[in-house]
Amino acid sequence: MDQGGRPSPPSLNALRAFEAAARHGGYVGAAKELHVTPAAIGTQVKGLEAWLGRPLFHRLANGLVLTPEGRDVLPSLSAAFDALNGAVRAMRAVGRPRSLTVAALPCIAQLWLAPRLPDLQAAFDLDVTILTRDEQPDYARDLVDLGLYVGDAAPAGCTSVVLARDDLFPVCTPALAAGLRHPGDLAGATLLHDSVWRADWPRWLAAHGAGTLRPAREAAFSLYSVALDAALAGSGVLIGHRALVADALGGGRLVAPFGDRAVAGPPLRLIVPEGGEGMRLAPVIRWLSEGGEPGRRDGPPFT
Amino acid sequence: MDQGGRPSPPSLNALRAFEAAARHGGYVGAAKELHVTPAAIGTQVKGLEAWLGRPLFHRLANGLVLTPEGRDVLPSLSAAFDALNGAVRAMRAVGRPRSLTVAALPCIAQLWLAPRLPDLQAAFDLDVTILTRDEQPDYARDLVDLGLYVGDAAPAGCTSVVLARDDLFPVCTPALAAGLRHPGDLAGATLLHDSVWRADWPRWLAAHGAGTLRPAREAAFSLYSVALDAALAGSGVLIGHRALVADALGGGRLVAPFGDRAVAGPPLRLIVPEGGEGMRLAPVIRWLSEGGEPGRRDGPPFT
DNA sequence: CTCCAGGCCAAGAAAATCTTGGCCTCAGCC
DNA sequence: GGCTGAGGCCAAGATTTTCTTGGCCTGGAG
Repeated sequence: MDQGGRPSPPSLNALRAFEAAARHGGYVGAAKELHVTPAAIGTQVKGLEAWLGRPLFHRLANGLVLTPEGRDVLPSLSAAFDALNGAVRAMRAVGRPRSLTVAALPCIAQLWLAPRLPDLQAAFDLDVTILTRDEQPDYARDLVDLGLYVGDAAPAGCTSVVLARDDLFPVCTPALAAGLRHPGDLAGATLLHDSVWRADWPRWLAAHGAGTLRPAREAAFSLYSVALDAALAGSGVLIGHRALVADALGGGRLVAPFGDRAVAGPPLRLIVPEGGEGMRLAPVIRWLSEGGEPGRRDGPPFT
Repeated sequence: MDQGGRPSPPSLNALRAFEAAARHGGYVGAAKELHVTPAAIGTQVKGLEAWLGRPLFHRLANGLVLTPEGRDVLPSLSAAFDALNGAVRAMRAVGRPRSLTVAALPCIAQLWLAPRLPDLQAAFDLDVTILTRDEQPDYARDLVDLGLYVGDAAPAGCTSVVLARDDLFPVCTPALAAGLRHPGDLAGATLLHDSVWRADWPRWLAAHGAGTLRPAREAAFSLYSVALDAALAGSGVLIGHRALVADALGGGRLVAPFGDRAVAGPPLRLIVPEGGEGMRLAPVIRWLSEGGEPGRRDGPPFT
């Protein structure tokens, strides 16, 4: 007969933390998703378990496993948070009808998207937000409209459009190129590459009969655009991604010393979350997939 | 090209505050629902509007009206929170499979439910939580399994079972009853009533030809059970609710001086939220609707 | 055998949230 | 016309929730 003792519901944040932890199978993944530390997730989950009166996870040495109770509860909880996410997404679309958020690899953002940005904004009157992230976002949960990544397939729950092949081939200044006739000549050169793409050079060399070549020097850059700057400055030979060095090649500032001897890499893809606002964004997607040329509008982009 | 500037989603609490405010058409109602002050709701809504970049409510002098944006957004948001609520409810059921939470008018809790509670708990091995509240809870949102209120109908979204008629008729100690032959004799008595049911006496008097009667004295009690105690002590004549004075009548401690001259009031109803755990609770509901006699089990109450 | 990933905990810091109390505006009503 | 009450707004400060830090513990992999 407790007068005021209402059974207060658990905090929404605790529910969200548990849901994320269960989905990721651990606190670390959940923490990353929610942009907090694993300990914070742990605290929240513990609080929820206290509210419930029984554990939701079995704590094993190497991670977490849902208890039967947790397994029973998870689906409806996940569905609810998906619905909530959808509502928030719709809300943002209502609030900023002319905004577009694109997630992309830093180098793609800088070297492929940035040059096209003015035309894109002009063509559609958009406020574009660019998120540069090394990993693809979770399109179902993050407030991201489109992704721009290289890969052989779209992540689950997304469709994709191939925007450009992304062949690999060496590029350098014309001056350096003069001394490069055969792949073997690279042994005397400085090879430039992006540190997250350290496999690029070995792949190309192996494909062109120089798998055992040990270059005179190497230089790794954590940002591809810095590596590109180095190549432009004549510091060495960069393993070029076609989509990213096209500009420099077109202007003649860089050349491909070995011509069309390329190896194919995963293409540059425009990632489109399914079930999202595909409708609203269709003209933008078309524009991008047609190469980003301005002034190609069939009608008003938004209705 | 903002590196870390992710478009952080709005806080879950802000979303909930807005949803409640929109549903109630004002901060006051929402504040009551969420057990905070209206100012807190206002702050949250303002924060959400700031995140959105546009207002969700038109502020009128006498209240709030949703803007078109707000109206667009509300349905999906409400649906999401309904889903979340359902998940929480399911969670609690998983965590405490033998618990039952009943909301009831204080007087009903005390005078009708409390006497039956031991048998109920014994019959079903339940942990019963009783919430005494003057107003019916929001069954869709509060963590309440059943309600016990008088009324002519179940609230929206609920079904109900009539547990007992709730006729009104005067009751008093046998000693006092000796002086009461006709309704008119009440003019010389002290009339007892519950302050939230101040209409009871006038209704009965009007129905029995004493509409203009002005009693010698009146006494109002904020708790019906206290009024009942007063009647038991011989302080006056209580306007009795059949469901609540049955015990005292049965024991002979009170009598009905005018016999079966009663007026019908809204019956006592057991409120059962739809779509909830009707299944799980079916045996309990049957037991209660059969008058709360113990030992009438067809099978295990929970599966 | 050592290292590492991943979880746990406690203490303190930071942030979100709530309350208070005063102000303003309007509608309804003397 | 002036009063009154409902309902919203705001700022300041208190409170509660949530997060981080840093150290500890465990079991599996190299």
